[in-house]
Amino acid sequence: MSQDGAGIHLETSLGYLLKEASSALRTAMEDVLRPLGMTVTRYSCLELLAQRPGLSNSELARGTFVTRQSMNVLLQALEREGLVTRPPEAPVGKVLPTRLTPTGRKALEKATVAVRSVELRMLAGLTDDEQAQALRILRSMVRSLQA
Amino acid sequence: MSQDGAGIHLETSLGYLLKEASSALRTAMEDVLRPLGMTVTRYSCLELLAQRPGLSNSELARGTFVTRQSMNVLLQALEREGLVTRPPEAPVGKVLPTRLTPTGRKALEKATVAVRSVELRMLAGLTDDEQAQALRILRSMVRSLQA
DNA sequence: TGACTCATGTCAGTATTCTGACATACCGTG
DNA sequence: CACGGTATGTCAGAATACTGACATGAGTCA
Repeated sequence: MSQDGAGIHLETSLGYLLKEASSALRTAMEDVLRPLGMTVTRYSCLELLAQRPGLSNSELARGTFVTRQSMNVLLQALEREGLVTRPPEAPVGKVLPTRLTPTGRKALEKATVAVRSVELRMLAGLTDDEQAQALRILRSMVRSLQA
Repeated sequence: MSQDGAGIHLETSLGYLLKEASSALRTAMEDVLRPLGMTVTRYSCLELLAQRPGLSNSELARGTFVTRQSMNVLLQALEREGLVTRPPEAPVGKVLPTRLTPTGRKALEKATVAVRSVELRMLAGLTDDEQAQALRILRSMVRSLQA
């Protein structure tokens, strides 16, 4: 079972568990978003846009942890479907500020409810203190990794 | 900055932070594995195989959080390159037990060193207590999500 | 035994994301 | 002002992962 030595202990590896938790969260989100005709990436983009209107393609990409090329094709699709709008010309530089349309806001609302239910389920067994701890610890990990 | 109401607070959302941490970890792993001609998925597969020899395609898929179809093409590649072996015929049922070859073990060793350095960096700012806490909390999240 | 359910390995096609590349616009320093 | 460095939007092609589908083998139950 626990043959020590060279490998990395999967059972006690924070990295492995991080991946597992992230994967479980993504799957759970997909499950609740699918009936709404929404995907995780699209939702992430819309939610980000709702909180910070006018974000550019590159900024959205960084906020959703994909490349700006991927975000670009996503935005083109969202634009075609009328969920977001971008001005035909950049007001300044090359940056195109993106905004939600009423349709996009509508779609996001339903998705947010679904996602919130998932997040609540995820946090069900945790006290407020533990949640705060988790926040602090995860932030520390991100900081260390990016350094 | 903090326009409350409909959305999910990104700054304080454990879900978002989980994704961010997982993404940062993956990027950091890719960075150290690339010089070795290794990818994260391949490493995960080999590491799993080192700890639990004889795992089947489907079991490896579950352990690395991909579909069994994806794992299958990965295994075929690893087999072609001589890093793993599978018997031509299933000893029992359809399950093909997979094993590392000496070449595979060799490749894994270097990768493990690299990955361990990343994991150590990630945990740099955390006490042992905090690491144990994180483990406990993440496990709770996974359990709640899968329920 | 036979029927049913479930899990597995695998093929094929699709979808998504990435890497590479290019032109362009800002911004600092000399 | 000129210029190198950096960031952006976008196109194209490659890599990767996924969904759908099928045949097969194991286990269960009547």
